Amino acid sequence: MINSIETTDWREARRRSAHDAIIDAAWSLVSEEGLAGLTLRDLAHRAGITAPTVYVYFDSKNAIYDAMFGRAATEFDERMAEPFHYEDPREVLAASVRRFSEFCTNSPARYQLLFQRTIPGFEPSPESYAPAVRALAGARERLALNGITEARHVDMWTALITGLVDQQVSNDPGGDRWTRLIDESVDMFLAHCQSTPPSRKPASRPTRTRGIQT
Amino acid sequence: MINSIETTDWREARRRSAHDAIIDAAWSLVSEEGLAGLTLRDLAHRAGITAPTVYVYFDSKNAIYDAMFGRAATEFDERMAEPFHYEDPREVLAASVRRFSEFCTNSPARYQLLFQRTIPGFEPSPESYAPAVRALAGARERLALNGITEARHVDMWTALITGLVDQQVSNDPGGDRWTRLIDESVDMFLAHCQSTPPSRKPASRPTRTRGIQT
DNA sequence: GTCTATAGCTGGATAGAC
DNA sequence: GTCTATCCAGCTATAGAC
Repeated sequence: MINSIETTDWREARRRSAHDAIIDAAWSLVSEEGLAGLTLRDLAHRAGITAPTVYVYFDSKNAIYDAMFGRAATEFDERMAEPFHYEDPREVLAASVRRFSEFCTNSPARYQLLFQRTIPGFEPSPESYAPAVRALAGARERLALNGITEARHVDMWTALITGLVDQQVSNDPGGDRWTRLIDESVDMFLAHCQSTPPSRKPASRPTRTRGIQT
Repeated sequence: MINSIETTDWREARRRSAHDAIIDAAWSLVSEEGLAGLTLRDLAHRAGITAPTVYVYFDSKNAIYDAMFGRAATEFDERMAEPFHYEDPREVLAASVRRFSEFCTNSPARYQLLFQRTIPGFEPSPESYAPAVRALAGARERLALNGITEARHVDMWTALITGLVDQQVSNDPGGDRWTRLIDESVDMFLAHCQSTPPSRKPASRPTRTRGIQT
């Protein structure tokens, strides 16, 4: 069995590329038809294969959603981890929100899958979710650099930012009706937190969350 | 044709009650199975009839969603229009948010239908939507009583409040992780608006919105 | 690995007897 | 108005030839 390892790698690479090509086709399709409009027939057709062949690479439709989620979460992590070219922590924080908002508005379907969980029976696997956790850690870091560490302030931040982005994506896609309020909202939030004396209250109990927290 | 008017009214009343009974069953069902889990067969079974009979009262499944939306919007309007027993406009505003949050957390399915628009082909008719418009006017009034009239501040308010409620409903149903932040958030918002000099910028252009604005 | 063919199911909606 | 029976479309998923 000469070159067994290389052969295995080769096959693995081919398999991966076919795998990726199907996910490419899936994203291409949902960006046109919406997340709920994904069917295996259409997906296979766009990928240049037939529906049963999809099952060679994925066990189920949810496995496809999971792979889509994984790619989106990786994109999210990578985008948010790119350096911010500011010195001022406040500028960095505001820029991160603008970047987050841009990421979401760029692809409503991706936003829907990552942050809204509207697919009935689907929950992402821990592996697919992992990159999102890393991205969340970055957000907490940027808050901490602005002196925000209390759990209740982090929760307020989450609500404020997701509220802005959700209104933007849902009610003015392609516009800037809410994104242009980002800087003012960040100022409001920081002014409030800095004027509030740190409490000694116990930290917020952890609760199960749906979607990626920001 | 003696008593023709009474007879017509009688039939109309019977028809309406059957109509309402089906919507009762529909809400009962979606509160258990989720909004997407509504099927005509299940609905008919719960209402004690068969699926074809549903079509005597509704033209299509979306017509059922529309009637459900209409009832929910009326409930929303009536609840928010109840008097607030406070003098201070700030207290009234905060109470309205608590009431709004309570209304949403009381029935996640209702929240989903009214404010999230997750049903693929469904958009509410103007008639069903009308009560929601009235409720929105009340919200604007309560903001105006606090000196908030600028369009950008109203948009910030919308984002802030829907963000809090959405996080609560989505990530801590039954708890108070975000609702307990309402008063602090209202304070933050009012302090910000009152410290901001009124601008002379043109009002935000109207854009098509999805879901009910608050 | 890829195909054709099809199973098996569930959904909305309709026809027509009563 | 209500039923039984059925249509028709769409979906995921599998069987088996090549």
